[in-house]
Amino acid sequence: MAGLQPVRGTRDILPDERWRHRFIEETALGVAARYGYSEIATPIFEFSDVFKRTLGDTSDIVTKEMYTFTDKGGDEVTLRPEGTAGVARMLISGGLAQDLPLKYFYRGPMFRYERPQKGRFRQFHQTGVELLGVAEPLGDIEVIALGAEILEGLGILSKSTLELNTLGNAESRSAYREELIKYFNDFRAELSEDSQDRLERNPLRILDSKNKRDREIVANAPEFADSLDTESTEFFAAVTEGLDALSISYQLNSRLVRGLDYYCHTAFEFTTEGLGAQGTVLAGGRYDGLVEQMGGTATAGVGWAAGIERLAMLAQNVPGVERSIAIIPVVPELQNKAISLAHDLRSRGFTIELGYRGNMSRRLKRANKLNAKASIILGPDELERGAATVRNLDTGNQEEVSLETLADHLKQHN
RNA sequence: GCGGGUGUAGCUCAGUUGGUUAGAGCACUAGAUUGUGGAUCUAGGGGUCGUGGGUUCAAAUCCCAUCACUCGCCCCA
Repeated sequence: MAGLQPVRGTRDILPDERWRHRFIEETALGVAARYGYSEIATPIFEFSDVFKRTLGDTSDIVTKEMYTFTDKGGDEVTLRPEGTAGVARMLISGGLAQDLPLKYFYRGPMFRYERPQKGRFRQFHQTGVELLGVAEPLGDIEVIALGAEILEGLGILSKSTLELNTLGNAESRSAYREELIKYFNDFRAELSEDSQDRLERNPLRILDSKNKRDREIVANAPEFADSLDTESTEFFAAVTEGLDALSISYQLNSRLVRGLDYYCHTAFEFTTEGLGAQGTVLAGGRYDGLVEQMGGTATAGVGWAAGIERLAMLAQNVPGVERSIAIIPVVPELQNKAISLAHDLRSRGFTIELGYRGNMSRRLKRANKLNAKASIILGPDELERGAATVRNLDTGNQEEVSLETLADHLKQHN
């Protein structure tokens, strides 16, 4: 392990894993496309202000997890720790607000300076969707349904729980905040150090503390529902009714909160047991205040992000890679015959492997290791008859096939 | 950033109270098989025992530090 090693928290993604990732991305993209979402890509780094302004000065992501540096031109830039901020920035800088509503899908690497752990890396990959310009509960419902359908496609939905909560509108939230501060102040000394800190910065976050004593105190804390005004209550009711109509089951969790100010109304997380401490697999919510906070005109937004590495650890039904057909020249003189046959078959859509060296035995051995489904044995004898031997590597059966009908034969038999 | 566990071959691991040239299985390479793979047999390559320092006549083994991985806290996807 000495010498060269990847930077802590980063990893090489080898073919098997990349294949899984790709399946996940393609599944997500496919479902999103059917909902009318289009793929976009924003830069992997932005001016640091983009994240500082959107994520807030109080969040851990901004205060201690960002990869920030000054570039050669003296600009302070940051490797993106999440996807939504960049999309909001794009909406503003690209003048896209005229075309609302907009439906975007994205995927790509994110960076956070955290302590690596199971399902947690410093460079990791997310896929996500953002629905911009839809203030109606229908947007929340659509986005959740979209997420659920992707998880279903990956065979994960049945192993996960949709947790759902509302953070209400701004008025309700600040009213609740007051209630919480009032309540927790009486227990200030008993709260964990972290939660005492949270009481100043972000009292909502105390609600999802894992500290035992905190939890006891939280158990009797005021309920958000009691602070919600009529608008907020009705909005949430519409969301849950929509989910009911779609038979998407969920669990109300009044302790599910979001740290950031611009979040409002619906907050949701699909969680699972299979990932240790990192149980959240797809999470999001409504962020109507975000674009305005960044300096654009007020724009409703709702979306989610999912961790690809986490999905990859859980995905059940990843298909196998396509199996190839190996072309094996029996004698060196037939090398060129082999490469032109390979070229021809590849152009017809077949996946062809050419052993690069060795006698027939070696090449068959290699074909077997590559999990090829068949081999085409090109020998002088058959070639005189304008044919080649096709050997099925699963059954060991082989037959002579004329070169003219070779492609058809392969199509039929594989 | 804080706590616990673990680092011996590409992988999974063994290595007895410190004691000669550090082992196995799998994998890899070659041969048995100059037109037939998966099985078997034979041979071979591959290790500064994570790294650095210390104790000792002698360290994979004991001590310290450090790095990495891992499980929690935290944070979240």
